Amino acid sequence: MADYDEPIWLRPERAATGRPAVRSRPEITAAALAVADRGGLETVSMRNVAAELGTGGASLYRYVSGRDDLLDLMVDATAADIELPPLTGESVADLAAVGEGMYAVMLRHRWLPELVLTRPSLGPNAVKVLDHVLEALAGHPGDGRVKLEVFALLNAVVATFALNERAGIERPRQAVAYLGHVAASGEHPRITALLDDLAASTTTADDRRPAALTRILTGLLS
Amino acid sequence: MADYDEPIWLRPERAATGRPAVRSRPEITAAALAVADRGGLETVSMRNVAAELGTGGASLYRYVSGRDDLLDLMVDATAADIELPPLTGESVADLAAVGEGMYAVMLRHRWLPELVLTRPSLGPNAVKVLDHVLEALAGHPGDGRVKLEVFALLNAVVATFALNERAGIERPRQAVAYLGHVAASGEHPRITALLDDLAASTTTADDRRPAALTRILTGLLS
DNA sequence: AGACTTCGGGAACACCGTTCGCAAACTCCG
DNA sequence: CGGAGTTTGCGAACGGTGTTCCCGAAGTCT
Repeated sequence: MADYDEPIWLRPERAATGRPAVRSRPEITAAALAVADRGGLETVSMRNVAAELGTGGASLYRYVSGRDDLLDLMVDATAADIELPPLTGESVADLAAVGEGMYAVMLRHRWLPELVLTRPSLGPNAVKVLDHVLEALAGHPGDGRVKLEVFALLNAVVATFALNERAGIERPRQAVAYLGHVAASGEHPRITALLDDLAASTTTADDRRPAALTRILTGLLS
Repeated sequence: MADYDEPIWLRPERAATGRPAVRSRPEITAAALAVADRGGLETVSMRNVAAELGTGGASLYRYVSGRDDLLDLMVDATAADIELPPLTGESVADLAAVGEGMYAVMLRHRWLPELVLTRPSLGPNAVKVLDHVLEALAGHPGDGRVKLEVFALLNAVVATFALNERAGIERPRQAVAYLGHVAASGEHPRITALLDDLAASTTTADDRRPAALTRILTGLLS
């Protein structure tokens, strides 16, 4: 009889009457974060999170209507850690700063980019970030749809950077091995040249991100 | 004893000796595509795909080393359908055209954006697209890393558009219900204004995508 | 024709999300 | 103070998942 089509943020956390709950929603969120940080997203199972709390697996369903709710809680919890520096009046710089704040959080939680990319959700903490972004865009012409679009793309682009940084570490031999094979075959000379170019470059891709983000935002707001 | 760290594209499809295989890798890929198109990504299980082929579930492991391989095959199969129009010499326009081709394919396979975003992989068909993109970028200064970055971001941005179009249909009440609550609470006046603005706008977001894509690419290449 | 190798797939294992049902624990009211 | 009412904790179970094992069948090669 619960309100299943309402987001978790609108469902009351505890009942006023009856046996009081031992744990709280933030406690469960923290346990899920701990499991994810330790073993990755795929280890965030109901039973694992419950074990982290020292409870039985079925108890979680008293706090959360399913695994999806748990993931929403996790994402929004990380949004609280995004640093929102004071605005300077320069929209692009201010948005880029938010993006860097998101990136920093995503580095701390390597499972986060995947979640941000595939299940856009807005909880109370994410709303605060959105509000900040809207303030940065206050002087910008364009209706609400444009601004919402800027917010969504900022999220997605930053998550893509974070994900690729991770992929560069974890999926190295797979992609590079095949690209190397393609290059060696000579059928795609442009890709052969690309790999040569990559081998020759020395600097890391990390310091390219801020500039690229600024350019994307500049274009998007132009 | 198989070469597990090699990508599937480098593993031989069939053995030269022994009992010949009844099915082929493309046949299995087609079956997986059919299942995904019909029921979504989460219905692409080994047993479901096998059932689509009329075989036993364990047989698939003769063609594919696991579910991940299957997903890689699916993504690369769709890359073959991306239209690659002849180049005009205008980098931004040419890249935007590729992006629109990707978008068209993603509309045909609603499970594709999620896969593209979360597991970047390069198969033979994706390599052709990459080659085309490199050709479009031939006149552009910048080393290989920049061009690879452009390719990755083009993929991600287009997938984000495709995903959001889908989210706008499927996850409507959830997000809007909560945003409406936030707006009504009056604690975030900027979000209240945003929702008013959204309610007032009439045109669909669909015709905004090409222009936004062009602007992003322009900024990225500047 | 026999040795060899691969293929097909039933059975089983460990895990998953989720539901059910019930004892325990608490609040509220008479 | 005691019962009625309500919610919590959670063991057990259901159906589904990816994956591995194993073995008979079906080919190829010598």
